[in-house]
Amino acid sequence: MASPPFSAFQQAVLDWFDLEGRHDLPWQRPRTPYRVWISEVMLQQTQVATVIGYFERFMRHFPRLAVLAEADLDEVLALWSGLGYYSRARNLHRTARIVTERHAGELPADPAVLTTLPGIGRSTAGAISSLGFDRRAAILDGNVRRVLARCHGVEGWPGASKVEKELWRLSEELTPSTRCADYNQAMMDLGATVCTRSRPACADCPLAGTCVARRQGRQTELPAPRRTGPAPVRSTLMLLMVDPDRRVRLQKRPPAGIWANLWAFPEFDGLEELNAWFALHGIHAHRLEPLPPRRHTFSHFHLDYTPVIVHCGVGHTGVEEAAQGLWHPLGAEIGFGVPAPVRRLLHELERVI
DNA sequence: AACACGTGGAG
DNA sequence: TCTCCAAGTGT
Repeated sequence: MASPPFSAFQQAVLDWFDLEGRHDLPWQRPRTPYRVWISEVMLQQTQVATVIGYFERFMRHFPRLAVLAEADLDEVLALWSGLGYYSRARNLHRTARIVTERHAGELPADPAVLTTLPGIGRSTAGAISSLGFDRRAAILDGNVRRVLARCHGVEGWPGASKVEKELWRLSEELTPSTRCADYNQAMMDLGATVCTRSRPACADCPLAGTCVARRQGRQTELPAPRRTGPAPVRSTLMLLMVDPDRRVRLQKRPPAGIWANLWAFPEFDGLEELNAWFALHGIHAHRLEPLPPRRHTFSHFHLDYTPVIVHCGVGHTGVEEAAQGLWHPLGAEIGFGVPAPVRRLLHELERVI
């Protein structure tokens, strides 16, 4: 058997992978296109350790694409709660239905076709095509970006289109046609376990000999971080309305914007707005209990929120008309999507009320 | 091009 | 406490 024509770079990466790569991640056994797709989407901007539990739970509920396509969006969002970037869940659901209707229930193998599907961009398409279908396709996730930027001394912030273009060019050029799945997995493993953001383990790196950043002692300077000012702060009041039956008021958030399609507490800018809302709906609120304010940090701003517990009577029909809402019994299973702070507050309420 | 879009961990 | 950012995509 002739040895495939790997470059020294590719050979070093593959040899390292055979010994030190990760071969036992949940989505690698078995490694099917469906499981690769779900895992890749979950892993967007999310670390492996966080994803594992979500992935296994998701697979128990939706073992096949057809099952996911038939599910309600609320079920999908319930299993996504806490993972963040909830448009990923909505797009997963949409894509499952599109694949069912237009692709005979099978994910396409061609990256160009994959990228037409909601939630699948260039890198995820490359991952599905290579890992799921064993095709030659390049990827450029945060790991590959870091390894390539350091190894080849690519200057500049990778968010800049010129830098990104150069990194994609490198990735395409270096991706082998044989053992492409192993190579891509190797590059991600290398970035995740050796060529880490801080304190990279260059002593264990198969590419240390040719790494430009290492030669220049600039491992932690590449890739260049993007400069940002302090994140803006928004503040809000979260109304934790509890009725005599220990049920809590939740309302469905609009289909666009932060926490889209999730269920959350009614929010108000301040006490004035809160009282005006009570008056509007004829709610007699008593025992107003503000809790200490907390901060929830998003990718692009901080949210300082003050939970306010309000005990109220039953039968606020005016509230029902105001927005799509429900009364959630404390302690009951949550069969829909909720933002992380809402989940935390629900558990907190359970103990306090 | 620039920004919206979550969350948790690291330093 | 605060910033950065991790298997990015959509607009």
